[in-house]
Amino acid sequence: MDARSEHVAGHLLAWYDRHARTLPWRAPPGSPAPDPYRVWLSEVMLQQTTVAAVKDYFAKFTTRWPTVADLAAAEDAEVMAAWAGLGYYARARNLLACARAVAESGGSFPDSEDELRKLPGLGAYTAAAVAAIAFGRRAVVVDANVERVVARLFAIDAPLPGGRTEIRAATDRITPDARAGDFAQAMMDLGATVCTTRNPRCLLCPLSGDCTGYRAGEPERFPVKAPKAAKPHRQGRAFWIVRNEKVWLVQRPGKGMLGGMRALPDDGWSARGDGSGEGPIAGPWTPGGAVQHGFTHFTLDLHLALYSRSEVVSLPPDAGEWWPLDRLEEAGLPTLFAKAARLGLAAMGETDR
DNA sequence: TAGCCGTGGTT
DNA sequence: TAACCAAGGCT
Repeated sequence: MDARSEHVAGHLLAWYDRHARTLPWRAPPGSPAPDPYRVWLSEVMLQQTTVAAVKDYFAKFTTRWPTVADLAAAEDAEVMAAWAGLGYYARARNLLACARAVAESGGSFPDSEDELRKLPGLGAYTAAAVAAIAFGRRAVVVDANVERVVARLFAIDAPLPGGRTEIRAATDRITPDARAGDFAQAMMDLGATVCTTRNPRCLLCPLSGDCTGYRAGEPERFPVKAPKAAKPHRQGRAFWIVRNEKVWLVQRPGKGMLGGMRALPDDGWSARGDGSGEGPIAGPWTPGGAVQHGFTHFTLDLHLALYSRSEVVSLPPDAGEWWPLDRLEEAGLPTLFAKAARLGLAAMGETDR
């Protein structure tokens, strides 16, 4: 390691010793590594997700399933419902697959980056993070925080995503052999609290003396990113069908949008286009209001259609289930449908059922 | 490789 | 308000 890199790593670790955030899944700086199960669970939950959003889910999961064996033994539907609201539901499917793979092979997580990388749901980032944080292995841990810190530190001009190769090489250069987990978490804390996307607090930064972007007076210019395409707007309908204080819910296909989650029946809207307007039965339907919901690649206006006859002619039993209205919270609806269900319940309140 | 996949907070 | 974006992975 060259002198500048050693300087950077030393300053950063000293800063972390004083300013590390206290988080439920984290051990204090310099202390023994935490339970790999908790490290892994937190890292998966934190993929593209803020610390604030994760905290309650982490507490819920670790209370309900204290070990990886407990999680491996859980029912699919239980875990999907517990994940409801956190988003990116493929993570929950992979979480279960990973827990079961680990349980099958003796109940312990592998302690090397290469072996971790083979588990479902662990990509380059997560495998490196778990290897470093849970097992003290030197690994090059690069998430969006690290990308930002490193791009500024070295004033890397190459726009993302292509510039990742150069950023990764630079991160490798400054990563020390010792305290690998602390170093990775220090970089992420720095990115989250000091080297922020907008309005970085360079005057508080332990690396400002080494930072090329700061010296040039334009740290916020980095990392350079390719422009993003505009999000299309889509229209869709969801259907609120109630009988005997129960509402008709379906389970979405295992893959794709909101895959594997319980949902209200809908008319087939997607990122590619509007829905057909057609529901699972013929109607008649009454307008029940609309909600707007933003997904990664499009914005959806979801209009709720209320079934307005007292008797449902027929619904195929294997296509869904009648779910008690007073236990709707337990259904684990993703946020889009939870919003729509609120509309449905409100409409019933207005008509006094 | 680039498109797909949620959600909620910030500006 | 609308755009941006956060401890990414999969195909």
